[in-house]
Amino acid sequence: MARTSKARQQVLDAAARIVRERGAAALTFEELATESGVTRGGITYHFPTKDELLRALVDRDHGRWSETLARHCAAAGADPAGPLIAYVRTASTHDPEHRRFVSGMLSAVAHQPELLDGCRALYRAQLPDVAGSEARALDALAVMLAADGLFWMEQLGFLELPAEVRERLVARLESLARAAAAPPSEDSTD
Amino acid sequence: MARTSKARQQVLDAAARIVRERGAAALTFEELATESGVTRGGITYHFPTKDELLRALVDRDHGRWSETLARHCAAAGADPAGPLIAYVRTASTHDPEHRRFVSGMLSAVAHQPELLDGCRALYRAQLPDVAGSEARALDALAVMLAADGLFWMEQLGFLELPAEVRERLVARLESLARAAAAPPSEDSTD
DNA sequence: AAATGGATACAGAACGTTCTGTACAAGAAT
DNA sequence: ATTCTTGTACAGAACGTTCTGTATCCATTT
Repeated sequence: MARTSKARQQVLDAAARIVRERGAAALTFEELATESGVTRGGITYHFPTKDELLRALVDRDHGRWSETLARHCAAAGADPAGPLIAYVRTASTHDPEHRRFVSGMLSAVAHQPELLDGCRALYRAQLPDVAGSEARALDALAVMLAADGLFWMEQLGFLELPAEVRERLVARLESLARAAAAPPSEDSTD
Repeated sequence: MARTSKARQQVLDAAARIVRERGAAALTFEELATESGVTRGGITYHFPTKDELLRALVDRDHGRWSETLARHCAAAGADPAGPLIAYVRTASTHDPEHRRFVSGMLSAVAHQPELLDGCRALYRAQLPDVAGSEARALDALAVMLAADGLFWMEQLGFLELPAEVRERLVARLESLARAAAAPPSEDSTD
């Protein structure tokens, strides 16, 4: 089963396009055939079952997300708050198309949660160590969650910020990230 | 069309149960018939189309959520950070069943976003005024978003905190909410 | 008061469509 | 010529909707 077949790439590209433009419900084999130019026979040859198609889609996007995060991490250099800021920047990237894709994929694989295990591992690797419940660790976690919340609330159409306000919010989150990563001053609450 | 019919209530209850226990994909008329005890004819009498069923489900839950939020608001009294803390408490309430219901409904109505307009209005009414991009307003928004992020990341299985850490996180969010609502001290960043 | 007509509320079966998975034949490539 | 790839057709199942039938209740009429 050639991993680099041209038809296979076309199918994956078309699948991603369908998901982000028309949602996961529109991702049927027939739509996929007309959209990709590959016939159903070719599609089922490369992806015998729909699960495998979804798996390949998740893997592809997981890989890209991981690369983006790594790029932002590298750009942050040795900044102690680097990883957290990189996460904020990655998650808050204002890309409605990609957001729709992520949201569509999540509802597509809602009944096969194990497909997201790789993504979960990647996410958890970004989490600060909150075992001790130090205030600064909790703040770092809160910043991560705020970035996640921004992503989802915008995706759901619940939040629509003017561009400049949005930029200031992200900047504020980065500032909070830096504060949470600052050298311990031991003046935490309780 | 009686709004208070017994069969109608049974159908709605069964629908909510199905969505939160088995997801939106399991919400079919047949499953609904066996689960509610009302036959398909009775179901289609009260809900001629599936859209209307979903609309009724959203309305019902929207009403309940609104009530919960109002209760938390009332409990917060005249606290200047009251509404924000009430939102944090409402959103961060650890109720996996209701979370699954919300998540399932969102994927069920993914293709009729207008069904959520009521929920959007309710959400936006909770938003702090960020028009001026003051640091404190941005902090208040960040707290809201962190509560939202907590909700979604837990729902997606990406985040699983030990109970005591989770409690401290929520407490920390409330503390940040209070700080964001504190009388202006004009020592903000930039 | 009894009878009647119609609207309301529900039951049960069936239809047409859509989707996934599979089978099989034909063409291209090595 | 054998293997890889694609095209076509179909089976089986599931889903939303529609259709017809039936029982119950209330208002009106006689």
